[in-house]
Amino acid sequence: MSLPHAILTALLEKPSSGLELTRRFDLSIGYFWSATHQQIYRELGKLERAGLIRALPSEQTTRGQKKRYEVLPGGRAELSRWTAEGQDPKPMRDALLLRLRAAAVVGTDGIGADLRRHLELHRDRLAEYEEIERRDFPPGLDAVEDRLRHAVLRAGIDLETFWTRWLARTLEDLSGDLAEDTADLAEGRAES
Amino acid sequence: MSLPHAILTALLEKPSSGLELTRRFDLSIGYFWSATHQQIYRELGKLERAGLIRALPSEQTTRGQKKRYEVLPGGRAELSRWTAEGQDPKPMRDALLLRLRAAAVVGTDGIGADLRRHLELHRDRLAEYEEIERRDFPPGLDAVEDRLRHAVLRAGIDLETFWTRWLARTLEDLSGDLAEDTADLAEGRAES
DNA sequence: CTGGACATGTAAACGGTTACATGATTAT
DNA sequence: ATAATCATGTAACCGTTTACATGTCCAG
Repeated sequence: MSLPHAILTALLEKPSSGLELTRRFDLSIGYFWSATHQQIYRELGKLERAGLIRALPSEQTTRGQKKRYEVLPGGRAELSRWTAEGQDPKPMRDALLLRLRAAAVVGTDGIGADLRRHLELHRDRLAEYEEIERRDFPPGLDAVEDRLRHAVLRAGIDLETFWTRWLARTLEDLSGDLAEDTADLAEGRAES
Repeated sequence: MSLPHAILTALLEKPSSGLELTRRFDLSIGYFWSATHQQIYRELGKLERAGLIRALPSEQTTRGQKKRYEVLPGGRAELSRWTAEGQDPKPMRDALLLRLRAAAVVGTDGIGADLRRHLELHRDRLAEYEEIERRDFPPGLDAVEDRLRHAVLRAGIDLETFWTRWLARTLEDLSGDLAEDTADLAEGRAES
């Protein structure tokens, strides 16, 4: 159960409305904890009922109108509690690895194209992270908070680096076995 | 929707009962797609009703008795279809990174201990994978299926390598800021 | 005053998790 | 006989996903 704590963190960084939170999740927090707007609205409701956050007094309450939330002392305490408490890492789930394993049984059709697609996506994501690092983390930033945020970003960078390297190597490794690709190409040419 | 395909792959590798599948998920497939026995029984029921697998004719049907399944042609076709079709990678979800980000707002209490715990777990997992590589992938294995399975294992090894390195570096990086650890130690000594 | 973007919300379906129930098999 | 273990299954709950509904605000 981490979504409420992701929201509390985001709200402590800056009081926001539901949609604003959704956008911020798409940009930064969502890089390692994604959420849709429905999840966020539902959770905001729960957090408010639990007395951990409240709508800023000035905001209206009717549907369709902006409602900005801020964290109450109880919410900060709950986030502290959760942050300090250890949690076991959840087992990973990666459909691409599963597909590779299935391909060992039913054949590699389509695998090459998908590996290349993933490689591109991870390269783009990596470039994006490196840009953020250049922009937001100039050398000489020493505060603990900066070091923590930088460590998180570095995890993203290292992870994407791992994926791009592994995908490139795997493509090379299987290059001889993925004959379907040139076949696709020839077919595409013939049809166009 | 990958669980049914994980099960089809496992059953093609070897016809099995529900519990046997559960154990095999704990050992190998579960390294990148975990599942509990309840998920597996429910999914076996669905797959059987859909005509993609069937219980081996010899097996009994009463409760509490072993029931071994095999994949039918339709099941193999469905797995082929799913394997060939591309899928977007799901956004990652990592609670540890979320906690680090929360720690930047509410303080680093407890973070050091948890980082060390994760480091140990990932080191163990890495050693386990390297042992499997030594045992199951001697040099000179050339069949496509071996190369595919080896690529999957290598992804696991590289991922755990990434985590151990990142955790070690992050601990070093924050060593000055995680004063709570020595405090914990002193407290522990005083109380014992 | 209308259409489009913004903003919040409801509902249903699905998958994963946890707790528990029940039957069969085996060793003592 | 009985307890432990193996094996299958039911049920309730929770979080996530998807589709849709509704209201507000602003530009043309």
